[in-house]
Amino acid sequence: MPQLEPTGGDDLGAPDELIAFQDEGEEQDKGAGRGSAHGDLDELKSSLVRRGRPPPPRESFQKPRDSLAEVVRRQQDGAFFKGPPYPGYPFLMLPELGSPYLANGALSPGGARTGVFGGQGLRGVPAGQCPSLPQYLQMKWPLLDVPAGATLKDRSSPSPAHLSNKVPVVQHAHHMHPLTPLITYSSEPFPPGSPPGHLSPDIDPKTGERGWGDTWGHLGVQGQPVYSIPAGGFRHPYPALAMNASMSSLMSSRFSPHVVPPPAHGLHPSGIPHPTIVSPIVKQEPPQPSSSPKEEEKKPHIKKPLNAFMLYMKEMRAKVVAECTLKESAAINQILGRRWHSLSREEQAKYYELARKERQLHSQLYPTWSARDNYGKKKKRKREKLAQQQQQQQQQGSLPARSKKPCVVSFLPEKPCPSPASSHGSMLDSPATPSAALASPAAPAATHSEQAQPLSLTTKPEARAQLSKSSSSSSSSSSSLLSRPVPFASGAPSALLASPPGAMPAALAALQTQPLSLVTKPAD
DNA sequence: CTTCCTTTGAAGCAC
DNA sequence: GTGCTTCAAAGGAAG
Repeated sequence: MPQLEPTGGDDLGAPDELIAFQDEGEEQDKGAGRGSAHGDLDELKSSLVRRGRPPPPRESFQKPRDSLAEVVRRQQDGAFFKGPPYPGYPFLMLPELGSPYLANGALSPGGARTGVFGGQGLRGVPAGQCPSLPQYLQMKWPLLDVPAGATLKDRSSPSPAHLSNKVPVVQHAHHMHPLTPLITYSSEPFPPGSPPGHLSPDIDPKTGERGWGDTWGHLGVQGQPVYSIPAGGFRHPYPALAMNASMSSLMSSRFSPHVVPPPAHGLHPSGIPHPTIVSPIVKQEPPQPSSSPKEEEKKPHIKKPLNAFMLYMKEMRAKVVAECTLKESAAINQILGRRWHSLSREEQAKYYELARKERQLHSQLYPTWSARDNYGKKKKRKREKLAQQQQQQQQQGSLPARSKKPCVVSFLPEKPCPSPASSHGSMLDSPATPSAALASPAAPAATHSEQAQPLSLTTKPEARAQLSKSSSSSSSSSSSLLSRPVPFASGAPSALLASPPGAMPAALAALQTQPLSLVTKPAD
């Protein structure tokens, strides 16, 4: 497998990820991943219908969050906010961007939506807060803004569409990557070693050297994006989201005082706010009713930095959601997974780079943190129990039945993937070389195999793990057997049909018992 | 209320 | 080194 990634050494992605990269010569539609998802969505929606869950009415997206919208509107009208309280303050700190790492619920403008650790936050957001379709446009605007009525808390919304129609949106500096608005971390609580807010952000209180400023400097203050999020700002994991100075003129008059904690102390000379700038403001917030001494003593849950795909999902999810009424994350993720594979190498590289920076910054902020720390934070699944059941059933000569939900059978698309994947004729026609075919994204390949094989079966992770064992997959991830961009694998499903086993067509039911046969490779 | 689903990738752990 | 597991986001569904 040729290593297509030339940026030596940087963990831009796992080597096997490169398999998915588009062949250089295969021009991807720039709309890859951004194009219409109608093909996928139609399939998924129809599958959902078959599952007996009609998609929510479109009107749900149009329901405004009245109070918030009103606040924002009034702010924009100057009722609440007359100009930048801190001239030149170039950052947008979205308080409710809820840090997965620190998840400081106190920042939430809405109060106690999430409590101290607001992490999983969106669950409380009613469907009506979903922006309407026009709000999700091309994400070429890294500028974040306070949208009228929509998305102060819509952390997932990827698009500058968040930018209110009322608010002029200025495209970021031309050569700034759309995925690279500056972002900073909150410091509440800030890890040891981080300079307190009263200190110069440039000086590390411990070493006397440039502290975070140096960090930011080397990360990107000097022309290189410091810390990036996808354009338009999917909710950033860190509580404070800063935008670089190029946005300041736009942001300055649009910030809500609730949204933008005024820097009690100066800005970093670079224009990047020290994370602790947020802290005093945060401390001035009304005490969270949920914050008990116990919770305060709790060690903050520092979440894992998002990987490239997660970043991509956060950026694109809202767009997919907006393109149809489909909101079920599982289905959306399937679409996004397929889109991900259909992205060009360059487009994926954006996210790998973004993820790399995220990890880098995360490691700098939390040098002692380890992913291990979060092990067990989520409820441990009863995999052992399931595995035992599977083994028992396997011994009985059949695949394990889903313990809880019906099997998810993925129909391969009757039509190619929308947008980027739909322009993959070259793959089907004549891949220049086998390696070129291997280098192609999975979606085209999947489409290829889809045409040859009408059905694929998506099994539960446990089952996939079993498949992985028996198939000697080169992937390091057990979950990737069927979904990895192995060009000849069945690829990501385009439609999801989860039927009760009893309602499943006999052919599908039969397929369930033949999992490996569904992941096939063409004869060499 | 909790867990699952579903995706990919990173990291940790066991062997 | 390999392979498996867990977690990261998301929100509806199911238990």
